[in-house]
Amino acid sequence: MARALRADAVRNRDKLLAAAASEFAARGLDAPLEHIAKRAGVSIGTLYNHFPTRDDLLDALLPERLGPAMAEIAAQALAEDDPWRGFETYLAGLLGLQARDRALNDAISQRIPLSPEVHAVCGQGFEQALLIIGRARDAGCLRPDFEPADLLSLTWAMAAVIQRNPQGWRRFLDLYLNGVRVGRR
Amino acid sequence: MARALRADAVRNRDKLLAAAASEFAARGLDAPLEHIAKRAGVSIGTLYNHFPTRDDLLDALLPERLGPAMAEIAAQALAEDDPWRGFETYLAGLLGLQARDRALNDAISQRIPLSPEVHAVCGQGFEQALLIIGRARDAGCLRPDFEPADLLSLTWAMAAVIQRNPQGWRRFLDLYLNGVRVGRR
DNA sequence: AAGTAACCCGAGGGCACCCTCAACTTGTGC
DNA sequence: GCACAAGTTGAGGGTGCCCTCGGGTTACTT
Repeated sequence: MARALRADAVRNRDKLLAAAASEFAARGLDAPLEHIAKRAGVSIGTLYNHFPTRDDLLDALLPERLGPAMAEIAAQALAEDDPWRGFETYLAGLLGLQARDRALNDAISQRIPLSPEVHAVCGQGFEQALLIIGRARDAGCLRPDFEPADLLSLTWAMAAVIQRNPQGWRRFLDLYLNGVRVGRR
Repeated sequence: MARALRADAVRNRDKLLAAAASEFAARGLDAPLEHIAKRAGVSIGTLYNHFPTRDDLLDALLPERLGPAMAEIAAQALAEDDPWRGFETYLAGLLGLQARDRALNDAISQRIPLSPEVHAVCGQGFEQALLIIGRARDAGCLRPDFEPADLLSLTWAMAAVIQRNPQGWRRFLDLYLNGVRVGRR
């Protein structure tokens, strides 16, 4: 077990995490590390002391933001009685997450190579999506050929739309859902 | 009127344009100019001699590739008797263009700020799209609320899909078209 | 064949970002 | 309060890309 951090080190670590969160949210997961250090009021060397690689920083930030958020969305979707509404809810939630903050957008749409840790968290979210997709498909309200890969494409596509028109994804999702639904035009 | 170029200058200009075309096609419109000079077998200074800015290079390249291609696609689409098939044909053609080469993908989806020249060419293509959209809408086979802006979003979305899965756009387009169509499920 | 304008070259300065390390400062345990 | 480990610092070297400019080369003219 690692020795406890010194008091000032804890402070700096926290400041770095806070700065990184807002910088990533604003500029994306490839935001310059030097900006983060500056925003934290700390030298670049200190940043590298605490987080030797960019992935270390991401690992400290993303899982605890992504995991609960995705779980919550899946839970909401599964709480819907109607499988189709559940599916709708899931997508609106996921894409809403992407739209809310550029860091999540980059992570969910994998715009950037992710560390195993973050990848694992995304994988868990994906597992839950399988349930929701399966339920809607089995109920006959989602195209039987709808595959998880389609969901992946959708996150890529929406990541791009969101970047140029942060509100535009809702309209796009409406059209897409309409194409993916069975019956009840 | 500018004086005629010297023979070696013409040769170099041509080599530069050829190199730029393949480099842009492979790496996108923000490919390093130094790579282009190297590929052309010419010094970076010579590149800047002929094309003082990146836009000058793009202006010499894109309009003559983009203009005819987009016109051709629109013509094909309008040649279809069935307005819906025309609309389908148009989108398949446009997105196929994006998928064919990264330079066109970047230009059509405007991943990068474009010069007025290139922008004008894209605008012309857009005009033709209006006809095809209007025809399909008036015939009642395209959602009446489908707007040109939806087409723009689609090019953004597809640009992203194409970058990660060059074939994936066809599947995505199928789903999308299904959502945008009226009647005939 | 010589003179000249046109053209080519590439070293180099600027910038943004990456990352390291040796010298300094500060918290902590005795 | 002292000593030392723990932590901080920022200058600086590396890389990749941008763009310029002064000196060398080459095609055209006569």
